[in-house]
Amino acid sequence: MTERPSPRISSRKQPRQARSTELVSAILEAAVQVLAKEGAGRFTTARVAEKAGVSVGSVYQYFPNKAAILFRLQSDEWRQTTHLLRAILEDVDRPPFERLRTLVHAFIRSECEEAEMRVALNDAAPLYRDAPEAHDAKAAGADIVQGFLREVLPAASETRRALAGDLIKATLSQVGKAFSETPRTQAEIAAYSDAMADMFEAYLRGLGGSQARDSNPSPPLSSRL
Amino acid sequence: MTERPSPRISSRKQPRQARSTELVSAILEAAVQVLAKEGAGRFTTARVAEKAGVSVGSVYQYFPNKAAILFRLQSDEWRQTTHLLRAILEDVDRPPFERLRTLVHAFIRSECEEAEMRVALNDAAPLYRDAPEAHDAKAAGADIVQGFLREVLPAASETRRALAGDLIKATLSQVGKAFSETPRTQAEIAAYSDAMADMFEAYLRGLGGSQARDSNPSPPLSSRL
DNA sequence: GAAAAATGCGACTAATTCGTCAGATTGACT
DNA sequence: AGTCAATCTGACGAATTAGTCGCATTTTTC
Repeated sequence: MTERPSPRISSRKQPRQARSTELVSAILEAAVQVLAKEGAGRFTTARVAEKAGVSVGSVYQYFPNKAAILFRLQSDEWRQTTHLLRAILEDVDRPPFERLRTLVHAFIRSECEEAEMRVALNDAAPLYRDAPEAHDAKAAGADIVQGFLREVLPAASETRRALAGDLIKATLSQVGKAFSETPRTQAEIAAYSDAMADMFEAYLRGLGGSQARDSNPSPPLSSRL
Repeated sequence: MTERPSPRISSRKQPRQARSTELVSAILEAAVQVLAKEGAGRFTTARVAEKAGVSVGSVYQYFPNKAAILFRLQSDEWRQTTHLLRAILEDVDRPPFERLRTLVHAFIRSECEEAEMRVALNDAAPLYRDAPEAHDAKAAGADIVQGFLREVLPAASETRRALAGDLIKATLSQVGKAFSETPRTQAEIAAYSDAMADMFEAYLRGLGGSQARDSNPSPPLSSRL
C-alpha cells in the first residue's frame, strides 16, 4: 500500500523505436483499464502487462517501478487540468465570475468522467504522493488561480489572495473528488457545480469589500432545481 | 490497497472478561500508533499485535480481519465528529454564524491533531470504504447540519438546503483533510479556518436571499493576517 | 481445588507481489 | 545473408502478508 522507499519516478529509458512508443501507450492504456476495473489494490505490473499484451519485463524497461506508472497517469491528469484552468480563467473577454462558474462546471464534469479510474488512482496516491515532481504541477495551477484573483480582488493583499486561492483550489479539487465517488446524473452534476460556483462567488464578492465590488452583485444563479 | 471481497466488519466476539476489554483497547491504541508511525501500507495485524504486546491470534479473536480494526478507528472518529457537530451547532444561545465559525475552527483544529494517523487512516479507506455500517454515521452528521440550515435558511426549499448542506459538509471534511496533510502552525490553522468560515457565511447569506437576510451582514472577520 | 470454559499464543500455510535476468526475438544497416 | 544492438520475454527468487489452528494458560464455576 504505502511504500516507504522514496520512489524513483523518472523513466528508465526513452523509447527510441516506433514499437517502443506504441508499447508505452499500450501500457498506459492498460494501466487505466486495470485501475478502473480492478481498483488500486489489485493494480499490479503483471496485470497491466497482461492487459497490454506484453510481458512484465517490457513494462520495467520503461517504468522503473509500479509507482512510476501511476505517477505518470496522475501527471497527465494534472497537465490536462492546468490546460483547463488556463483556457477558462485567462479568457479575458468574459466577465470573471462567469469564467469561474464555467470552470467549476467543467472541472466537476470532467471529474465525474472516468470516475472509477480517478477514484482508484486517488486510492493509489500513497504510492506516488512523495514524488518531488508533483510540486511543479501544483505550482503551475496555483499561479493561474492567483492571476485570476489579482483580477477579481485587485485591492486585496497578496497574502489574502494566496489564502483565498488555496481555499478555492482545495475546495474545487477535493470536494470534486468526493462528489464523483458516487455515480451522478448530469442534473446533479450541474446543480452541485452551480452551488459551488455560488459559494465561490459569494465569498469573493465579500472579500472584494468596499471598493472592489463588481458591476452586478446578482443573487445566486442556480437556474436548475 | 482496495480489497474486492466485501469485508465482514462486525466483531468476531464480544469481550466478556476484564482482560479481554483491556486487550481490545491495547489493540486499538497500538493500531493508532502503527498507523501513525508506519503508514497505511505497513499496517499489518502482525505489527499491531507486536506493538500491543499480544499475539496475532488474539487480535483475530476480536476483529474478524484487518479492515475491521481500521473501520473501528474510523467509526470512533465519526462518533467524535458527530458529538462536535451537535455540541456546537445546536447551541441555540449563540448567533448561527458564530456557531458555524466556531465549528469550522474546531473541526480544522481537530483534523490537524494526530494528522499523521488521520492521513494514514484515510489512505487505508479503500479497505473499509464499502462497509454498510458507514452510512448511518454519515446520515447522523447530515441531520445535524440540516437542522442548522433550517434555522439559517428558513425560507429556502428543502432540496436547496440539502444541497447547501452537502456542499458545506463535503468542503469542511474534504478540504480539512487536504489541509492537514502538510504540517501547519496554529496561525495558519486559524487563518484558514476563518477563510473557510467566511466562505460559508457569504454563501449562506447569499442564499438567505431577500427575506432571510440576517441581523448583521458584516464583512468577513479574518482578524488574523 | 478440580473440571470446564474462556482466553491467549505463535508457528505455520497459502497466496500474492515486486522486480530481475539470461536468453530469445526483432529490426537496422551493410 | 550476416552482424550487432535494441527490444522483448516470462520463469523465477525473495519478500511480505492475511488469517488459522492445535495447544497452553488463565479465569470462572461448582
